[in-house]
Amino acid sequence: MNFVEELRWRGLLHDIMPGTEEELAKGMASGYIGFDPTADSLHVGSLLQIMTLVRFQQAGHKPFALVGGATGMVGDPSGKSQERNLLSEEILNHNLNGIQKQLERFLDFDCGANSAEIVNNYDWFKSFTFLDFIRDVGKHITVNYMMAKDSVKKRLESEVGMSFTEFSYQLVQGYDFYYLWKHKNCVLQMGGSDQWGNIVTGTEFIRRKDGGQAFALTSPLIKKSDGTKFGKTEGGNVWLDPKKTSPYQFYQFWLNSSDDDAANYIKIFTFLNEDEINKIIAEHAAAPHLRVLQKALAKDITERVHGFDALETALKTTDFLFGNGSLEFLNSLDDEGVLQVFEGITQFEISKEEFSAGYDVLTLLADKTAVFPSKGEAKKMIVGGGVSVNREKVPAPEKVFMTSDLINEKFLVVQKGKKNYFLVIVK
RNA sequence: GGGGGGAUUCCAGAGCGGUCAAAUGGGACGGACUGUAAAUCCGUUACUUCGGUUUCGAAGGUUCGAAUCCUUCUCCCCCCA
Repeated sequence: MNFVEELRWRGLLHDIMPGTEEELAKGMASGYIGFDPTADSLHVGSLLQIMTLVRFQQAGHKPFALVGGATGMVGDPSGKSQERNLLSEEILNHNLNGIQKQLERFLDFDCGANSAEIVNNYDWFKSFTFLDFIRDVGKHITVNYMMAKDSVKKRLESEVGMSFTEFSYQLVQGYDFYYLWKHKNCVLQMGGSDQWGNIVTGTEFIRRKDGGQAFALTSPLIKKSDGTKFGKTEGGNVWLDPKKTSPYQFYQFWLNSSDDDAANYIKIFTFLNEDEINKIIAEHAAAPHLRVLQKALAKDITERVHGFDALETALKTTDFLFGNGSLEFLNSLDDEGVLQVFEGITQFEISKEEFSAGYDVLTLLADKTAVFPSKGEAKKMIVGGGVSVNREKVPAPEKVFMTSDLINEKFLVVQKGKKNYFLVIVK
C-alpha cells in the first residue's frame, strides 16, 4: 500500500493536489510538515502530523520536519479569530529546543537516503532583509490572491481586523516551501486542513517564480464525535512532554475516549494495520464493557510516546486506582512502592509537625494543598458528594483528618470526582 | 476632523435606581445510570473565619441606596469627511 492509499483508508486525507499521488509513485520523494513553536512541547494534536511524517518515511520517502523559528515570530492567522501575541525571542528559542527534541524521538535520522532531517526556517530568514523579501517574494504574489484566502477573508470581515504582520504570514510560509523545494528538492508539503491555504501559496509561489511544480496534501482536523475539540482535558492540553502531562495522565486521556472516537483514533494514531484494527473493533463490539479498544489504543500510543517503562507504570497506577486496588494493598507497600504507584499523580507535601494537630478537609484541600482553588469550591463539591479521601466519601465539610487517618503514617489518597486523584504526603 | 454605538460574572447575552452575586443559553465541574463510554436526568458555577466581604472597562460624584444617573479617562466598533 502506498503512502496516499495508507492515509486514505485511515481517514487522514482531507485535500490532495492533483498529481501528488503520481509524483510520489515515481520513487523516493521529499516532503515536509511545519511545526509551530507556540509552546515548548508538542501536544496530542501535533501527534497526527508527526505520525504522518513517520508514515511518509515508512513508505520510503524522505521526511523533513520544519520548526518555525521564523514563522513563529510572525504568527499564523489560520483558524485564529484574534490577532496573536508575538513571542519573545527567548521563549521562542526555548520552545524550538523542546519541540526539536520531541521530534527526534519519532523519526529515523539514520537510515540512508531517506533519513529524516529537521530544519529551522529561521536559518534562511535571519539574513533575509525586508527589502529583499518584498522584491523577491512579494512581487510574485498579488494581494488579491492573498486576500482570497479563507484565513484572511474571515479576519477582514470580523471586527478585530488583522495586522500586516499576520497578513504576510502566508508569504513567509510560502517562501519556506520554495526554499526547501529549491535547496532540498522537497516537492510536497503536508499539514492540517487549516494549512491548505498557506501550503498552496507555497506551490503557487514556486510556480510563478521558477515555473516549478510542487504538491500539497492535508489531513482533516480531528474532532471528537460530539463535535468538541480534540486533545483537551480538564487540565488543559494533553502534551507529549511527560513533565507537563504525566504518562499516566496521557494513558488515561486515550483510555477515556468514547467508543466512536477510539475507533477513529486507533486508525489515526497507531501503525496497526486494517486487519488488526478490525479485529480489535470486533472484539470490542462483542464485549464493550471490557474496553479492549480503548486499552489497545492507549497502550499503543503511550508506549510509542513515552516508552515501555512509563507505560508499565501508567498501567500499574491505573490498575490500582480503577481496578480492585484496596487500601490494604497500599498498606502492604513500603513508601517506595506507594510513590511508585502514584507516579504521575499530582502530589502535595505537608510537614509532619504542621499536620500533627490535624486539619479539617477544607483547609487541607484548599489551603494546604491545591486540590481545590478555594474553600468555597471544596465545600460545594463535598456537599455534592464528589470528594473522597482514602477511598471513603468525605461526609461533611467539617470532617477533620488526623495522623491516624494516614496510610503508612504518611499518605492520604484524595479523589476529586471519579477520575481525579491526588496524593498528599506528610513528612 | 465630524457624528453615532458599545465595554456586565469562563463565553454569548439580559438587566437600565432598591426584590441583583446579577435572568437565559452555552461551556465547565460534580452526582445518578453505566463500561473510567455515549445518551439522558439532577445539582453546582465570586470569596468567606458563614457574621459578612469584594464584583458589572477605570477613577471620581449624585443618592438613604447605583451594574443601572452625572463627570472625566481608557479601549473597541460603525457611519460621514
